[in-house]
Amino acid sequence: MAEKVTIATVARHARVSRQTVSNVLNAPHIVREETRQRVQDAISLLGYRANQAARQMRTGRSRLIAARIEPTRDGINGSVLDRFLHGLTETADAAGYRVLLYTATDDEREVATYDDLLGTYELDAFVLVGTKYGDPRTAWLADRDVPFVTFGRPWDALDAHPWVDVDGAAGTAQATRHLLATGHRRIAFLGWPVGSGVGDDRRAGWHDALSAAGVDPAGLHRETEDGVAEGQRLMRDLLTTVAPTAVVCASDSLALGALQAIRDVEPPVSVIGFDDTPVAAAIGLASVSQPLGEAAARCVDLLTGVLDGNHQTPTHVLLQPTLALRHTA
Amino acid sequence: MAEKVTIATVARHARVSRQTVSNVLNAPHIVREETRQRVQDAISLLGYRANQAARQMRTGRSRLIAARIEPTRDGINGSVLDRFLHGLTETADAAGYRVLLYTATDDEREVATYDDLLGTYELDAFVLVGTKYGDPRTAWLADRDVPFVTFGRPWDALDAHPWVDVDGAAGTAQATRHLLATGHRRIAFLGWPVGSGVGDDRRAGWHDALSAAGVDPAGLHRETEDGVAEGQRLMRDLLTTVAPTAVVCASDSLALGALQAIRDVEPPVSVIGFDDTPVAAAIGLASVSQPLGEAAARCVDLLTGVLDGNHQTPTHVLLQPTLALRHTA
DNA sequence: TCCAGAAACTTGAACGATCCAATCCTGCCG
DNA sequence: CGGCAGGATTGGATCGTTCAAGTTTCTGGA
Repeated sequence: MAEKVTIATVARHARVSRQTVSNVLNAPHIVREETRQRVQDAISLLGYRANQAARQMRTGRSRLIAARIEPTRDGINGSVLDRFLHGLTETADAAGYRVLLYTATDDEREVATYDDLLGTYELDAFVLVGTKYGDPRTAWLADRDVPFVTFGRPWDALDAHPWVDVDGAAGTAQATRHLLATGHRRIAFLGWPVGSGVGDDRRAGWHDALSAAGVDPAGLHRETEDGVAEGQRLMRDLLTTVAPTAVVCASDSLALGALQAIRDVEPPVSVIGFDDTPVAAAIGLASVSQPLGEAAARCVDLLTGVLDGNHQTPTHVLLQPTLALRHTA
Repeated sequence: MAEKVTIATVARHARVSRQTVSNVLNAPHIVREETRQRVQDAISLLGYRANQAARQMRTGRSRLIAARIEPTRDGINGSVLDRFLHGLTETADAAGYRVLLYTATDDEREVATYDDLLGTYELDAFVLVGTKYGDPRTAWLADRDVPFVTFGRPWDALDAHPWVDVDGAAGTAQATRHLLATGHRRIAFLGWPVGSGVGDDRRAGWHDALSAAGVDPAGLHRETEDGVAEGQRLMRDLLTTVAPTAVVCASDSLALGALQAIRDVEPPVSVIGFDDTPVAAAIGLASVSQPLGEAAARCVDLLTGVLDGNHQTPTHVLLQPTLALRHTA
């Protein structure tokens, strides 16, 4: 077992001082090219890797980003987080950061966890997924000047902090326009109760697209909590009242329920979901697809911008979703 | 902004030395109760938290466990990883460890990532999900005496390293027995090609349960790569050849395909999937459910056992799945 | 009362990196 | 050819903790 390779080992090997090795790593421009090369050679020869703990102790920065992993809420939409996390890990890696997971059962405990993570691990930043109106977590973090980004707009105060989001309204509008283009007129919407920012946004896209095409959206929408059973129930209701020929849904769960409700209806009713979950892909459900990898990448961009002191970087990013067309549309 | 609270601050406040504070934290039994209490009071009063970087530099242990997050392979089964990770984070947390994510596109890069993670972050252990025959990753880790646990048996050498797994054969056997008990005799099996440990195991459970009941399993099974379309194709084939009245599947993806194939068949064919993914719950598909939270917890148990030097702890854990009965069964 | 031995506590050093201030070159100009 | 500016390089101090070794305090038996 070879003994541990430290900066001193490299320095000795390249016949320079520790500081010069450190400079090669952290400020290459102040080292003469020839020396730099010699040090680099020694580094790769010895397989040297800077010890993160030692570096952190001196600089106070851990190069660690925290992300919460949730207890698979609804279930069907769980994979959204999954894919987002994967993108986050990948991009963070490229930027020299690592992703640390944490959980918390409620907001209060979550804030206590922040305190712990910051105190013991000196985390550099947080990524929050899905914030609510007047979220205590963002307030806490902002109070303490802890860098953080949310995936999801703070609907009450758009300039409160950096965020990345996907334009849900644009997604449902695109879905609606597609249905209009294929000849549908009575296009319904299955969504969430008024008051959730995300839900209202998605409904607005459908509403405006219909209006723009000269169709009156009145009476063509239903609201409920998310879930397959709920979607099925509301779709049955729609069928017996307004008899739509197509429906746009705020989630794949609702869309799945809708699909079950229309199973034997002739002529077939078109259905478009939201999130393009694996389930949608598996059963051929058309769905609005969020660019999750891209969203994760932009989160990391914003964070590194803040961490490296580039305050001129834009602090809000709104991404456009795409429509994954499958046979249900 | 109050200045940083270190072990020295606490020591001064409790009128003891740094080392005594350290002992209160790491070896409470060698400190007099009265002193211990005084130090504890100072700690909570000042809100002191041991700096992980400094501790790590001295001890060489990071209290960090690495887990890989995969790029949502098939998709439908992706949420398994999701739930496992959540459990892992929760249990690790309770044991004083944190979970760090990493990705890698192929095995070679993954091993390089190990090297990096170990070198710069001094990770304490790895959790691998799903290993293959002669996996290069486990060999690499074992060579270097890096503690690790796999979720999934090493089918070629059961004693090679600590592992946690779910008894897939028991799961399919249970599913098969349930179908037998409800009067089915021609119970088919949709599985994966011979040669994958997991797939062979799940098929064996079905095979043995049928044989034990005096039913000849010959000709009643089909093999293919995982996927909804494949499941549908093979189920159609089964229907036209052996006309089973029920089918047990090696995954929910296959089961979903089977469901589509039997949509209009009368009398209805019973279907049972595997993994109890959110999709199964959503559409009412009966499925064998893996205790993922429990599995994650046992992984952490095994790791902490190794890390804390308790070599007498069992190094293999085989958990029993349960059958989630829904209307397709 | 005294002393040995154990228990409780204290002190200095070290982990491996970066920061700071001081020193050493090197080339260039007068 | 000496001096000087400027950048390249060096050694020492430091971050917060734990280890190893030393010192003081306590306990109980003669």
